[in-house]
Amino acid sequence: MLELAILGLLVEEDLHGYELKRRLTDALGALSSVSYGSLYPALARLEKAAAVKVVTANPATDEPPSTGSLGAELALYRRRAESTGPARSGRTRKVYGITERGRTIFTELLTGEVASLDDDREFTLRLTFARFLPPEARVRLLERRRSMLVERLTKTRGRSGRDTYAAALLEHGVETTERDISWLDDLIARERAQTTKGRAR
Amino acid sequence: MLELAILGLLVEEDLHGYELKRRLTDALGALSSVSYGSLYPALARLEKAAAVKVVTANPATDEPPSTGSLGAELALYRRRAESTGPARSGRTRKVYGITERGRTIFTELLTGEVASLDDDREFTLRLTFARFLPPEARVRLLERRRSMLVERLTKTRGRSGRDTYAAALLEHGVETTERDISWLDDLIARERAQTTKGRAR
DNA sequence: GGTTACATGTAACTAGTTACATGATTAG
DNA sequence: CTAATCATGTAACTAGTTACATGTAACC
Repeated sequence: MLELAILGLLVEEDLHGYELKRRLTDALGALSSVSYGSLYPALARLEKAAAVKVVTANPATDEPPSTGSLGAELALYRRRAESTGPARSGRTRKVYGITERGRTIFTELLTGEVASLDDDREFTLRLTFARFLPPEARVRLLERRRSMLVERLTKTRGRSGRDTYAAALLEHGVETTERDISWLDDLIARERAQTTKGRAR
Repeated sequence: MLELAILGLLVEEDLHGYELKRRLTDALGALSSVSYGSLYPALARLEKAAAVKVVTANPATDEPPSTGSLGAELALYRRRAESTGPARSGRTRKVYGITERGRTIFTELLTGEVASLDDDREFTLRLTFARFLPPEARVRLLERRRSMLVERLTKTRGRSGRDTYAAALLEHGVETTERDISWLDDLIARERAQTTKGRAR
C-alpha cells in the first residue's frame, strides 16, 4: 500500500523522502500518516527493485529528460520552483524519480485484481490515483468496490444489535454503506457517460 | 484490539476459540475477520496474564459460580443450550471463561484514554461494548470521537482534489464525516437525557 | 469409507509503528 | 551560539496475516 502511494506521488513529480512523508500525511490525509521508519525502508526497497532511482541532491537545477508519458512534464516544471524549493535543504537530500519499470509496477499495483477491496483505505488510495488508469479499469475498480459493499450489506442485514449501542452502530453502518453505494453509482454513471461521449455513440 | 474483543465476548458467556472466531468474524463483522493464527496466540497470552482461564472441555454441564457482576448470568444460561450446544464437539475443545482480573483489564482497555480514536475500527469496537461502561465513560468516549472527527474535518477542508476522482473522494469524505458527527450528537443527546432522567432532574 | 465441518495450534511472513541515532542549515 | 527545522536512516517491537500440521467426529 505504501509502495503504491509513493509511486503514485512520484508519477507527477520527483520528490525526496521528507517531502514525500508530508504529502502522504496531509495530502492523502487521515487514512495513513506514514512514519519515517516505514517510508525510508520502502524507498530503499523500491530503489532495489529499480522502480525508483535517485535523481539528484538538488532538484531545482535538474534535467527533465522526457519522463516518458502522461503529460507529467508540466507538473514537474511547476512544482520544482514551488515546493521542492530552490536549492534549500537540511542534510543532503535524496530526490527520487520514478523509472519506466516503476510506472509498470505502479499500474500493476493500481489495477491488481489480487488485493481485497474490503479494506476501505485500499480502495480510497486506488481511487485517488484512478486518473492514471484507463477508463475500463476505472469502471472495473468502481464496480468491484460496489459489489463488495453490496455483499457487506446483505451480511450485515442478517444481524441485530443486542443493545442500543450495538444496534445504533449497525443501523448507522447500513445507512453509510447505502450512501457509499449510491455515491459509487453516480461515479460509475458519470464514467459511462464520459466513455460513451468519447466514442461518439 | 483483539484482546479487547475477546474479553468483551467472554464477559457475557464462556466460549471456545473456534466459536469465538465465528463471533468475531460475523458478529463484529466487516471490520475484523480474525484468523486462527492470531486468535489462539491471543488466548494463550490472555491465559498467561490470568485474564481468562480454561473452564472445561464441555460447557453444557458446568457450574456458573457467580460470575461476579453485570447480570451476565442470564445470558450465560440462555446461550449454553443454544449455540455452544449440548456436548457437541470435534477435537476436544477448550472453553474459556473470563476471570475477575480479566474484567479489570477489559474495562481498562475499553476506557483507555491512551489509544487513538482516529482508527475507525478501534472506535467501533469500543462502542460495541459501550454497554459495559458507566454512563460518564460512555459520554467521554462519544465526545472524544466527536472532537476527533471535527479535527479531521477542519484538516480535510483545507485541501482540494487535483482531479475528478480525488475531488469526489474528498467531498464524499467530508459529507460522511459530517453525518458521523451528527449521528454522534444524537447518541450523546440520548445519553444525557438518560442520565438526567436517572437523576430525576 | 470418504468428505465436510469442527477444533487447536505453530512458523514464517507482512506491513507497519516508536524510539533512537545522527547530522546539516537556518533564524533569531 | 543555540534552538528549531530539515533530512536520512536503523533497531526493536506490534499486531496482525497465510500456510501448514494435526486430529476428531458427524453426515451420507
